[in-house]
Amino acid sequence: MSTSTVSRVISNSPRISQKTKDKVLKVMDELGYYPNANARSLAMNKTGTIGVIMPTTSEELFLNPFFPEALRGIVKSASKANYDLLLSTNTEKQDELKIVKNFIRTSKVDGLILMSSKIEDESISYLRGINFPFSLIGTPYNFEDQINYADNDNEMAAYELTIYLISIGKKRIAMIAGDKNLMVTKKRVDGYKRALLENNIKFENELLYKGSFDEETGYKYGKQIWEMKNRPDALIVTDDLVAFGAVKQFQALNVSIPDDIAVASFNNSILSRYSNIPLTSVDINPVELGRQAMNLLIDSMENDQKGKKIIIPYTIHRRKSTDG
Amino acid sequence: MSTSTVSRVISNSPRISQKTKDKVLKVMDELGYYPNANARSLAMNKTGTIGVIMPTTSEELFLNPFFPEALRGIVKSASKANYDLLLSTNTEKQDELKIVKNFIRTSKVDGLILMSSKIEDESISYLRGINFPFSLIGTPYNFEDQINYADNDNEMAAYELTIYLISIGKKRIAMIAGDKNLMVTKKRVDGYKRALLENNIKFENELLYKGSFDEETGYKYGKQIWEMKNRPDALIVTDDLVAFGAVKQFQALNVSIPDDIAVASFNNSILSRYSNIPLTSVDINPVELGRQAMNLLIDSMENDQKGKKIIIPYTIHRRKSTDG
DNA sequence: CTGAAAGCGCTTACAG
DNA sequence: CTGAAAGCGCTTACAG
Repeated sequence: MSTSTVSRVISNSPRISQKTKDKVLKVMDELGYYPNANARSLAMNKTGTIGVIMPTTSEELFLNPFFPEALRGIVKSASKANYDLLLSTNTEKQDELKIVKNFIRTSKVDGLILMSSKIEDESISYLRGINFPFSLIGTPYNFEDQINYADNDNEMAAYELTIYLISIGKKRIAMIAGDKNLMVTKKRVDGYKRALLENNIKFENELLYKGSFDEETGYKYGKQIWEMKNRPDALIVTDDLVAFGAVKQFQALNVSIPDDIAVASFNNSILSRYSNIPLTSVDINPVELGRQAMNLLIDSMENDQKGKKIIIPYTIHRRKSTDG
Repeated sequence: MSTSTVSRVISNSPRISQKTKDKVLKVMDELGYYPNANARSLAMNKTGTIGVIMPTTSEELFLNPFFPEALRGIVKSASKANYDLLLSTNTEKQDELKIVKNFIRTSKVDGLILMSSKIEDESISYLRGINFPFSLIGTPYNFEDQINYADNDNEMAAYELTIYLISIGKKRIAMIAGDKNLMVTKKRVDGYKRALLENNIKFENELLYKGSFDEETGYKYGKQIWEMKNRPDALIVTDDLVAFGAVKQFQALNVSIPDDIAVASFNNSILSRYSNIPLTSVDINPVELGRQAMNLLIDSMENDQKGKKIIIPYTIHRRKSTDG
């Protein structure tokens, strides 16, 4: 009963007799033996670990319920397929690419999952360049047909939301979008513009605000929006938390929602249901986004699958803030 | 320039000339060389990785904003000290102890952080038994003086909250606590009982409800509470989400809050501020809990520090639900 | 100050 | 079906 035999039993090699297997397994159990994962990884040149690349600052990271929710989906699928998860612990200083490179070059992970996609994303370029397995939550800027990704149809979601606001009589619709380098921002702005165009409403750049995903952003822009000479009568916001900031501002200014201004947003966080003015919001199903992105990654690692996309359906929940 | 020399440069051995160091570093940079982490871990018998043990079901995991927030604190401190984070990906079947054992026996982690403590916690017993570095978010059931942990004074928080409700004229205070096996539940119930005792209010077991941390729990018990022959006029809930469930039920039943029944809860989630009835809630500062628990773990790993506790202050935010 | 050698604990052709 | 041997890529006494 050599070390080779034990190793073969662990990997369940078909060339070992059942009798030996049973014997070895019994002894392993008695001794509480577990193979050393590092030695294993070194010999096999794989780790069974997946790196999860979270957005840069851990500060803003968990403010948005999207990330924990998506992480939940990732955990779900990883656990089923028996992969471990290594979390990126980005400090402000390090950029994402640095962490990606570090995880890969030190052989800590077999694959990576990126939780957001940027326009001209250098992490994606790098990963494509070295042909390292990864998948994306979000839509890639280019080479869509060569990348595995899970996303909503954000263009369509924003389009529908805009159409809906027009259908309830709104004429002048402002938008607070997120970081302009994010693909999700681009897609949603595209959809918003398309809806305006189709309804012969001219797109005005001064109605488009961009900022970070926090309450203050909404609060700040809410004021600016209300103080415009030519006031908007509706507002689309890229995240509930930001929308809350705006709503808070409007309430402080005694603006009536949705009569003076209707508000619709994204993420359908629990907040949007329970807020003093329940918010119309798009449920993007983040758990499912995470789960499918993980599945795609596994597909990429185990079957060299590439260029597969999964579109997760969204749901618009109409509530008080648009008189829904 | 042998492999030993390179290795010594990487570990910044003092016995290498500055000249050689510079030369090696330059070449490493040119070649984009990174040492293989698995080989390193194998040779050095340590990984630079910390295992984060999250509550059993990933389902309930992220419903409560406590966990992502605490994780944020953990990430913060780990990143500063240059540790990687390995996430436990518990499926329903596996119990926590199994994962703890697996992480340790396969040498995947140098230390563990437990995100909750149970009464008679078998993971804690195991870790103590084999003398493996770990720290706890929460208070241990026993051997307090031998375990590193970060927690709030939950007994005092519940005590204060109860005293506060009594001070606004409430006489019959019910409580919805969490899982009865959790230390946090025990502590809060203790504080609640102490406040009653001091005010000559008899503790009644039928006013104490226990359940899981979700909205349904609150909704269900809200009904039961309102249908009691001898109705409570106040309710303490162990989590905002559960409290919302109860509030929702009370609203459905046309019960006036806080006049008919006052509601106070824990976690001060963003929800509690923005709800249609803003909730009085205790901010337990989860980010800081995570950060300090991680610091304690590092202390334990690097300096063999043990039995150190850090108590994180809480803050009670008084809002509409108690007429605050 | 630096190199040759052994060792960390596995896996996997190779041989039988 | 099973064992002896080499190799995975590092680190670290040991020797010089």
